[in-house]
Amino acid sequence: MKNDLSTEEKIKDAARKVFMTKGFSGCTTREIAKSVGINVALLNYYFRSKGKLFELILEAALTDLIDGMVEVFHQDMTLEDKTRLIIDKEFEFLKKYPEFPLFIHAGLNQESDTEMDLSSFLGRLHTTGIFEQCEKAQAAGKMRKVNMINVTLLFMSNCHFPIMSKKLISGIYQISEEEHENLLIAHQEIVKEMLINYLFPNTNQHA
Amino acid sequence: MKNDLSTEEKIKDAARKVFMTKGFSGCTTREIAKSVGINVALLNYYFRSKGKLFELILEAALTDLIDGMVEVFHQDMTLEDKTRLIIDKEFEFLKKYPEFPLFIHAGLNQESDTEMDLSSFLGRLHTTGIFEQCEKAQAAGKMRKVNMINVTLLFMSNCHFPIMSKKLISGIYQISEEEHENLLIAHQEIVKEMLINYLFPNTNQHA
DNA sequence: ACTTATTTTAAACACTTGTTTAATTATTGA
DNA sequence: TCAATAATTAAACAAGTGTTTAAAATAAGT
Repeated sequence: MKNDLSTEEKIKDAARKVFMTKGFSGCTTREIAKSVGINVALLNYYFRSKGKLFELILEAALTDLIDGMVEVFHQDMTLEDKTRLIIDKEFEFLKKYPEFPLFIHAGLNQESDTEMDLSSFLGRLHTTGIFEQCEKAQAAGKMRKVNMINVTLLFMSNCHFPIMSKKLISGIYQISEEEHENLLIAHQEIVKEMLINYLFPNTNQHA
Repeated sequence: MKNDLSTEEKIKDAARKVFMTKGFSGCTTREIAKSVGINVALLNYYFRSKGKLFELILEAALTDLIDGMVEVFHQDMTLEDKTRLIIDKEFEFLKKYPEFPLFIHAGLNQESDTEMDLSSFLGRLHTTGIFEQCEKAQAAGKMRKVNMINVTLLFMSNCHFPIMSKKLISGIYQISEEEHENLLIAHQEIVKEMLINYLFPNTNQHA
């Protein structure tokens, strides 16, 4: 257990890629091992089982998800600017890793046994002071009085779903890969304006 | 091949239930057969293979999805009323079948080989005249000029995602089943007001 | 009744699955 | 250098997979 992370990290990278695109039960340990160029046994030498490896990947993905929010929330900005920034960052990130949202949700639904603990994330969000900032804005009448969980839901719905619904949308409307990309670019602006208009109704004059 | 649909239909019902909760590769043909009380061979006697059965279920689910929209679009109502109605109907339906959205998206992503044809649905939507109604409203300045695909995305994002993200949201915010239900009830109204305010900005005085 | 067709089953097949065991190769530490 | 530890592999294991075959039970047709 020296710092020869090379192989261990390579396995995690490959596992992430395979798990994201195919899901837990949609792939095999041999498939992951092969894509690293190693034996199946070695995979179980580093991580104890397929399930344990999956949990690791899923947990890392969830951490990344929260990290992105925390980073923005922690900055010194108005809520409107934070809104814009977080939507832009989320779209940018998700365009790079389109399988991410579906992986997380399917992953959380898959493991009925292990019931991953997500409680730690709430604390991290609290430390950013975002909740207080919203409370203040709401008290001052600058922000619509909406439960913070609903706010979270609004953001995630409008950022994550457009990415994960690519096959459905482009299938129904018969549009090409390129057209879908343009669709997302337009949608990003729509979402920004809609959410800002809704959450901060006072300052709704858009030049 | 008489009209003794009993067994065939029972298999489809069971398959739908199992596929929805566990996904294609997350379940076995024996599991489905067992839940019907029949042999595995009989399942392949009616449907040729696991994959063929899955396609059937997925296609039926997609048809249901479009059917719901078509039914509302076809009615004689203002766009605002259609908006309200479709959101209410969608939330009502999805609360009954919470696995539905995740199943569809995961299902569409699973089968890279068969590439299900979704083109027929566009025609069905066109026959409702909803696109013309929107065009007219947009020309009259009553509706915001937004591409119809973006409109679709807005609706689906804000209806489907809140349901499919149950585990993630209630995990992060540490809320109970009951609290999550109340969250959804509140969210339904939020989504209605937000979308109407955004799409029909003129009539945004809410009593 | 009895022949034919349909529905259902038990058993087997060939293959894949996650995991383990024991042996081999590389790396380290003194 | 050489023993001890770590990394890696080939092979096997037992269980589970989708699918098929051939036989049995049931229903239908005449």
